[in-house]
This record gives sequence, structure tokens and C-alpha cells, in this order.
Amino acid sequence: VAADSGAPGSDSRKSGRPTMRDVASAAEVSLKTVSRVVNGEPSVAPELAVRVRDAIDRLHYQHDIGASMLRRSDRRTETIALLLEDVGNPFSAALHRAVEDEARSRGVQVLTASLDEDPQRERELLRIFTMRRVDGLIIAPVSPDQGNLHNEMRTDAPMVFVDRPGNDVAADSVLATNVTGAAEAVRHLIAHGHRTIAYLGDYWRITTARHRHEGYLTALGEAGLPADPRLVVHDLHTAAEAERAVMSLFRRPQPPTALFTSQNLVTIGAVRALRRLQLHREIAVIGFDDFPLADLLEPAITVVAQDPAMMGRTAAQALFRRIDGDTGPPEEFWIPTTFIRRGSGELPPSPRPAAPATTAL
Amino acid sequence: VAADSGAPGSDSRKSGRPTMRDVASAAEVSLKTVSRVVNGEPSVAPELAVRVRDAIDRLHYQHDIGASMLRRSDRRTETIALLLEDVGNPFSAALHRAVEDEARSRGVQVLTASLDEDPQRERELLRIFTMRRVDGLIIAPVSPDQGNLHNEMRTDAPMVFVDRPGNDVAADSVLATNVTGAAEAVRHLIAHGHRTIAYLGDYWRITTARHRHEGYLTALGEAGLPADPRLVVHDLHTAAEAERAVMSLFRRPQPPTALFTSQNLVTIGAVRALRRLQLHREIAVIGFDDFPLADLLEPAITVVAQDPAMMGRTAAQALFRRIDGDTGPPEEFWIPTTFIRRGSGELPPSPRPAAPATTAL
DNA sequence: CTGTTAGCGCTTTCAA
DNA sequence: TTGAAAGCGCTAACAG
Repeated sequence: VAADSGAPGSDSRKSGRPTMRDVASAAEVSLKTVSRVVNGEPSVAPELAVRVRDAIDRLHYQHDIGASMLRRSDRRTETIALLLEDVGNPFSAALHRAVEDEARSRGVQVLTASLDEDPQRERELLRIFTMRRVDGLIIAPVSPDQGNLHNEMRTDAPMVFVDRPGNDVAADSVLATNVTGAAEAVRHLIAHGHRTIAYLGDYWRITTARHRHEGYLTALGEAGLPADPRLVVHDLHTAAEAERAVMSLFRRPQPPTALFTSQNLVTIGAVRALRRLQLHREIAVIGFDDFPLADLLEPAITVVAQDPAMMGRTAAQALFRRIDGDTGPPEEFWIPTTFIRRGSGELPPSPRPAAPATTAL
Repeated sequence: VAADSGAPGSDSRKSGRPTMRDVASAAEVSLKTVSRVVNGEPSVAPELAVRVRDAIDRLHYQHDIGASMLRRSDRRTETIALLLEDVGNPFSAALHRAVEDEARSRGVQVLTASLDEDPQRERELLRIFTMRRVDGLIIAPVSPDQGNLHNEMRTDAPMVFVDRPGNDVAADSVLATNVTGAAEAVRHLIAHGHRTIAYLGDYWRITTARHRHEGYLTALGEAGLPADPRLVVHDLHTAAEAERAVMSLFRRPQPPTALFTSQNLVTIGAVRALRRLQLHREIAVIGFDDFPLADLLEPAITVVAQDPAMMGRTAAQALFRRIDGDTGPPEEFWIPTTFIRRGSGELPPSPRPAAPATTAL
């Protein structure tokens, strides 16, 4: 076995990729010297280093990061996991990009996955990424019982929550100012004279949706306006659902004069419905979360913009601090939202009680 | 060394995560039996299997995929790389999502990275992913010299090109019907009476941009229309650049009556410019590549829609076929574009010679 | 069905 | 500065 290890020229390889041993014998040095050159350790005689590098080029040697990680003392895979709602949606995609940039500057690779609001998928991915020994995780959690989940997994890799809090897990979190941002929007509508403001929100189980609803209620409360439950619709997750919800809202006797939509797709669905009802110049709309072309619609859509790139960057930076050994108490990073006036949020209350739509209903 | 391997209860661990050996001694079986249970090999007595699983739960053992891969005969990492222009843009994000879904169904993880049109970054990432021993790569290439790149890398992992062809590399590719899609759009404009049609395109070096320009020329040629180089602007990569280009186009003596924009952001920039010039109801526009809310603009934007999800799915399926050992000749998969009439492409040629903008210029 | 031995490709430890 | 030996956590090959 060890007999042919020093044998110089002859390729004792059966097939497959060349290893450090092959390079060593080609360069007529020890395996360890090759390792030193590959890892850029300084204590190698220049002459030997040249011989090694020559052999590497000649054999097209490719270092195996996986194998090296196995023996390394730090056991770093230089890999982090990013678990988002859906890598295909604009918010997640922007956040992903920011994380990638931050990771790139550290030579770290990113494994991304979409959770689709599925708790089972979340636990499965947590298991998989633990088995892959990622150095850390950034996660927009789905499960309400993050705590159990995390314990159960025994993922000793650091974790940072983004967009949504990791309920009772002691870890950093990066969150948008959902409550105050939503309240600001609703206050703006009230200041423009609206008294009947509908709330259209995402799944109630999603923390951010609850927070935005809370901001809505706060602003109403401040103004001494009643919180009419008939003006509140939860659990809208797609544009189509939101469109239907708005259509039926305007079939009611006392329709709202303004809408606060708590999410991207809901805003778009609402705008679609108002167009169909020919009410888009009558009914005020403010959406939470900005979206491309919001400024080109007529009227342009007033929004509470989030900053997904900043959230991603902040989360990645926090994670890398933990990976680097920071053991301070968990921190919360609040990423401010930006209120952007564009027109739809500045429409005054429509005098007439809105179109009767289908009288039969 | 081997002395304590069989020692039952006492934890001989110094620290860190438990290994199969720990599980083996806790369950009082051999290491190999644990391996069998973990890998779901059937030939284990139920009683032993239970003991092993108990020990796994008790010690919170977590299988190490990296270590297992090192010794496995297939040497699969169950990982693929996905190299896209920018994971943050809608086209890439949608494609990414489709690849993820396809990979998920095989238990494969996806490492994604953005190339930003940077050839150096492309070669660096190719090197990194080779060192990580991904099972395969899906790539929207940047370099014109893919051939050299690929050779140089000696990435024996299969590769599939998506969105852009991998020039003279013998590998599968998944491409949109850029030439015919573009020609269809321009034919449509011609059919609506336009004779002066501008082409606004992305970086000339990008293959898809060249193909779309080719389609533009084809349609003009068929109709016997001259190809006026003053109506062609290349190398527009952002909405702002496109906006400026369109503004200056309409300062000229013979402005076009219609625009064909060869890319998302260019379309949006063009629409912005037409709005500023108050020409959005005069000048026809057809964009290549659909975008959200294109139907809500006024006029709604007629487009040649691509199908990024289909492209991602097709690419992933092709890649997995190769990973599974298919060694047939390289294939080209053409994903058809869909022409979507929405209004902006159906505007007739504007009779008056368009606004004079700034007379001083 | 179960266990033993060897060794994946690399880094560590320690001696020369 | 260089190298030999040991072993990371696991699976393959071959015994019992």
C-alpha cells in the first residue's frame, strides 16, 4: 500500500481525478508539501513551490474542499443556508441578492431554498442543512414553534431570523418596522379625510401580517375611529384572492373610501379590482411593500417601502459576526420602512357611495 | 486507539458532535450497523435497528453528508450549481425557482450565484464549484469563449446552458426562440402600418440581444423596409440608459413611430421616456420579455413573453438526465415565446412627426 | 444478518 | 523547512 507512494513518474492512478498524492509524486515532494502550497502556507521553499504548481497545472489537479473540510480544525464548510418564502418573488430575490454579495466578500457560498409557508418543509430543510454542516443559517421562519424546532434540530450553527421573528429562539433577528410603517400609512389616509378604511392582509398566521394589522388598528385608535371588523379581510395570499375580496367589499352597503393593503400581491389584486370597478381614481390605496412600476400606474401607487436589500445585508453581517465567535446577547435589527407618496394614497374620500356594481347581489 | 472503540456506556468524547462511533457504542452494535440503519439498508434485524435509532435520538446524532460523500462510490454531493445573471432580477429569480423545484424532487440542493456580466467572476465561480464537487452546473454564460473556459476548468461535471448558448461547448442548451419571437413582434408593428421602427437593445455582446436584433432585421427585410442604423441603439442595460436613449431618439428629425425594446428594463425605460414626452399614446411599443403589471399600464404593454420557469425546469431535467449517465449528443431545447397583445403594440402610426421637445437642440 | 478492515482526500501533529 | 504517520466521519469490500 505505502509501497508505491513515493514512486516518481508512473501514473499509478486507475482513473478519476488526480489527488494530492498524484501531484506529490509528480512533483517529487511529499504530500504535505503539496498541501502547504495549495493552502498558501508560507513555509515552502520557492523552488519546491514552483515544482508543485507545475505539477498541479500539468495534471489539472482540483482541490477537494469537501475532503479538506473534514480534517480541518475549524470544520468550516464556507457555506451558509438561506431559507426564504419563495426565491422567485421580488422581495425574497432582492434579499437573496444582498446576502449573496455579503457572502461573496467572505468567499462563502449560499444554499437557498423556498419554504412556501410549509412548516414541514422548514423542518426538513433545517435537517438537511444541518447534515450538510452549513456554517450558519438565515431564515424567514414559517413555524410558530421555532423554539421546539430549533432545539430538536440541535443545529449548533448560528442562526439569524430575517423578515419574521424567530419566536422565543435566542438569536439575532432583522425585522422591518411593520407596526409603525403600517400605522404611518393609515394615519396618512386619515389625514386625507378618510374615515372608512379597509385592511386587506395576508395569512393571519404570518407574523408580519399581524404586525401590519396592529399598526392599522393603532392608527385608527389614535384618531378615535372605530375598528369595523367588516372592513378587515385576512388570509389573502395571492393577487386573485385579493381581487375577489375587494370586489365583494364594494358590493356591501357601506364600502370603504380607502384601502390599506398589507402585501405586494394583495396591493396588485386590489388595484386590479378597482380598475374593474372603475374606482381606481375614487378609492385611495396605500400598499405595504413597494413593487416595480408602482410609479407608472395611474394613479401611481403610494406605498410603505421595505428595504429587502438592507435586510439581507444586515442579516448576513450579523450571521458572520456570530460565525466569527460573537456570543453577545441576541440583537434585534430594525430596518426602517419608507413612506412614498405617489398619488393613490392622496386621493380624497369619494363623495358618492361608490358604484353599486351588481344590484342583484 | 481501537482499545476504547467497543467500550459501552462511558462517553469517550472530548466534545463536539456525536459520530457514528458514539452511536455504535451507545447502541452496542458495530459502526457498520449504524451506517446501515442510517442509510436505510434493509438487511438489519428490527431489534438492532430500534436500538440504533434510540441511540441516535438520545445522542442527537446528525449524519454528516460531506464525510459520507467522500467514501461513497458514486461520489455524489447531491448538489448542483446555478449561475445566473443576477438572482435578484425577475427573470433569473423565476428560473431559479423552477430549478429549485426540480432539484427538490431529487433531494438535490442548489448553490446559486450571480455573474453580473462579469467573465472573471464566471471563471472564478466555475473553479469554486468544481472544487466543491457539484454534480452538475446550469449556467447562463457570460464569456464569449466558453469553450476555453470549460476546457481549462476540466469540470467533468455535466453542464447545461440556459438562456444563452454555450458557444462551441458540447453540452445541452435551453434557449428561448429569440429570433422568431422578435421577428413576430416587428412583423406585428409593420402590419399595423409602422414603417419607422426603432430597435433598442441590450449589450451587443450578449447573444440573446444579438438574436433579437437579428429578428428585427429579418422582419424589416421581409417587408422590404430599409434598416436604418439611426433607428438602432445597442448596449442599453438599465432602465435609465434606455430612457435617455429614447429621449434623444425623439429629438431627431425623423423619429420612429414604433419601438421594439429587446429587454425588460429597456422596455420600462422606454415607457418612462414616452410618458415624459407625452407620447405614450402615440408611439407603439412592443417589449421582449414580459414583466409584472405590464397589463395595468396605460396603454398596457404588448410583449413577447418568455417562459423562464419552463426554461429552468427544462434545464434542470436535462442536467439530471446527464447526471444519470445519458451520454447522447448535445441537445438544444427551444422554449417558445408567446406574443401577448395588450394595446401598446396595436397603436397606429402617429400622423404628426412627434413633439419637437427642446427646439434649441 | 453482522462485524472487521481498509481507505476516500485531505489536514493535523509531531518528529527530523 | 520538510515529511511520515495518524485520523476527520463515513462507506466499500469482504469476511464471519
